[in-house]
Amino acid sequence: MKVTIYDVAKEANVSIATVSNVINKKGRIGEKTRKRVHEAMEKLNYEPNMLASALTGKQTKTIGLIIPDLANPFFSELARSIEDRAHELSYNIVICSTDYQEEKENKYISLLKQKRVDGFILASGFENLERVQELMKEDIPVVIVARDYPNFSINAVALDDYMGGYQAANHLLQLGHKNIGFIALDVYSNRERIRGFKDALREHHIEPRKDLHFIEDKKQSLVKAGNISAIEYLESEEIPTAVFACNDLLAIGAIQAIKEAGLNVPDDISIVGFDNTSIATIVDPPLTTMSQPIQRMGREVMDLIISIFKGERDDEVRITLVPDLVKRKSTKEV
Amino acid sequence: MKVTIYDVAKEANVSIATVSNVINKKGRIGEKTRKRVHEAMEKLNYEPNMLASALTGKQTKTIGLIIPDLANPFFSELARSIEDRAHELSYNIVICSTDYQEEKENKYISLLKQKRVDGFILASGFENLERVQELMKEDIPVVIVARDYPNFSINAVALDDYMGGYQAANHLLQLGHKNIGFIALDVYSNRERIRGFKDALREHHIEPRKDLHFIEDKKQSLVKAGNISAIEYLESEEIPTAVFACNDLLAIGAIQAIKEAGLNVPDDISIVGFDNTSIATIVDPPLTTMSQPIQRMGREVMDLIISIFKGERDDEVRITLVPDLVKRKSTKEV
DNA sequence: CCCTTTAAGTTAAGCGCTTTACTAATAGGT
DNA sequence: ACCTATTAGTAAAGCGCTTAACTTAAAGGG
Repeated sequence: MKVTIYDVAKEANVSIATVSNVINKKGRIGEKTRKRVHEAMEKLNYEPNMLASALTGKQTKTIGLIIPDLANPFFSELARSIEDRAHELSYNIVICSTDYQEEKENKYISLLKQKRVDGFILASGFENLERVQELMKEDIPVVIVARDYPNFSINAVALDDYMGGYQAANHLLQLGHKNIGFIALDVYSNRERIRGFKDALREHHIEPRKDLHFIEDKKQSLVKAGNISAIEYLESEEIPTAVFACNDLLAIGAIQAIKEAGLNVPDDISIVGFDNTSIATIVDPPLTTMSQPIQRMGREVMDLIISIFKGERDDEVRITLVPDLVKRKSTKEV
Repeated sequence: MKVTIYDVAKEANVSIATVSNVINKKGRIGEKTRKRVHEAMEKLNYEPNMLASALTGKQTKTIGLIIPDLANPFFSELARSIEDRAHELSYNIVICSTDYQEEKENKYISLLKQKRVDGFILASGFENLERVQELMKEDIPVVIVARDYPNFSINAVALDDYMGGYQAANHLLQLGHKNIGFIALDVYSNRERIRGFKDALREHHIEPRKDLHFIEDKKQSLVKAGNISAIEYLESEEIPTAVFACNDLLAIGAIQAIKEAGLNVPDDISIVGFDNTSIATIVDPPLTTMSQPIQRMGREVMDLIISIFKGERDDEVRITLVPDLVKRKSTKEV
């Protein structure tokens, strides 16, 4: 059978309370006793049962991370950076991919609640905030990452998506582009990016194209979606000279479509992406893209949730990071 | 306070045992009582505490997944496919990235043992099997995926790496290449692939190049590693006409180096990769690569570990899947 | 009509810890 | 020598559940 605290106590000739205290460095314990207990633990190869200890009110040292899709490089890189910080702080991460499906969001949240995770990091769509509000009402720490909910009081590490879109557009405008398309999903962050994008155009007295629209279908692969959207542009009356894609995967799909149509990126059409995942450097041409500080976000969001655990936060915190334009080879003056 | 089984019992006017039995569909319970209990749970918004239930000997419904690096597309895609199957079976996955560091492997395993995960899925290096044997000795279910340990009795869903290397080499040989380099990490799977690779060459009476070696440094990015290795070949006496890279990331690094040297893939040098991750279709040229059946592996490994939970396995099972050559545009006859 | 079954629950112990309140023993002060 | 502090440790309750053993009441059998 598994060795328990009782076995250790017996071996060391002390009470279980003393063993517990030694483990948790609490209470008053003599040097000799401490040593005896440690030896006993060593000898028996004792591993404390965290379930039992969590049952008495201590943390489970586990955090739920809910994201749309682990196979998407942006999220796997974000998850990795969160995991790294979590590891430093002795937490584990349980990762759940929702595919933007509310049903999965709900099921995962409920499952993780039953497992008494210490808190949630949400990076999923969650267009519907009901679930999130429920968590908050139950005093379960929640932090949002890579997504913001203005007008809603919640802890978040967000990216200034509006600014990102604005900058992307500006870059293109400075290169002299006037006929610019966009490719975006119908999710909050993308809508914000496009808002910034359009505002930038208008500041330059350019009316956004009329055929612009958001991609509704969230079940297809993003590369495919980008591909299809680009084809629409290629078949339109006036082919744009530049396209702003709201993430790198969409951008890549677009590049493929353009190449297949016998055109060249950036000579015929410039592309700017968003995220700056590792694949941005891998495609040909290397993608000019808005860089999200993924490492930084992972770290900040972990530190934020930890500070909530510690009760160091009385009011909500909203950390907004600013994306950066990374110029590579997919854009060019017109 | 959190609502417990006692609250439900009181509300429904039954004993906690009855509530427990209703939840677990055990014992004999009248239709009316069952309904009353359900209503009470509904009304109070009851969520069973899995910690408590696990403490009594039931499963935690949580599985530890240990991989080298979540940011590597092969592993994030594998993790995703495992997660999907796990979700169907109502399990959660806690993911740990080890970077091939034994220290992290050990720390993660120990942490997860304390959390009493139901079992481990290992996809990490684990050159040192000590830890794994310990787990097995303690009767904790362990399954290996994407890695095999011949001469060691363990449950595994493996890829026939030898065959993969053999096929990759054969493809190149059939295209007429004679001077072929390879790029590989010093990990078991890669060594096997190279063994197959070399055997294929020898069957064609071609002696492998003398400057072939494995990459030792596991801390740099794989793309970078592939890049460096390729440069070595480019600067060698006889530049190879083809290179076999043991994973897609290495292949991509090699392609970049070749392009930067002003040469063309596949005209000057053919490249074949390994894994067939989603990025293989994204690079330019699209990568010819050995395809690992990632979806299949994820599913098989989950089903395998579940069958172990159920005690359906008396002896160990080793499922070996065979990789497939996917021809794209990065190889060409010499 | 009495005894055995069967159905429908209940009681209470136990899972492995944490923690509060308590005890015992020694040291310190005068 | 007597009382108070202080130190080192213990006993026992409780966390929220499962489950084996038991109870009670109604039904069935002869």
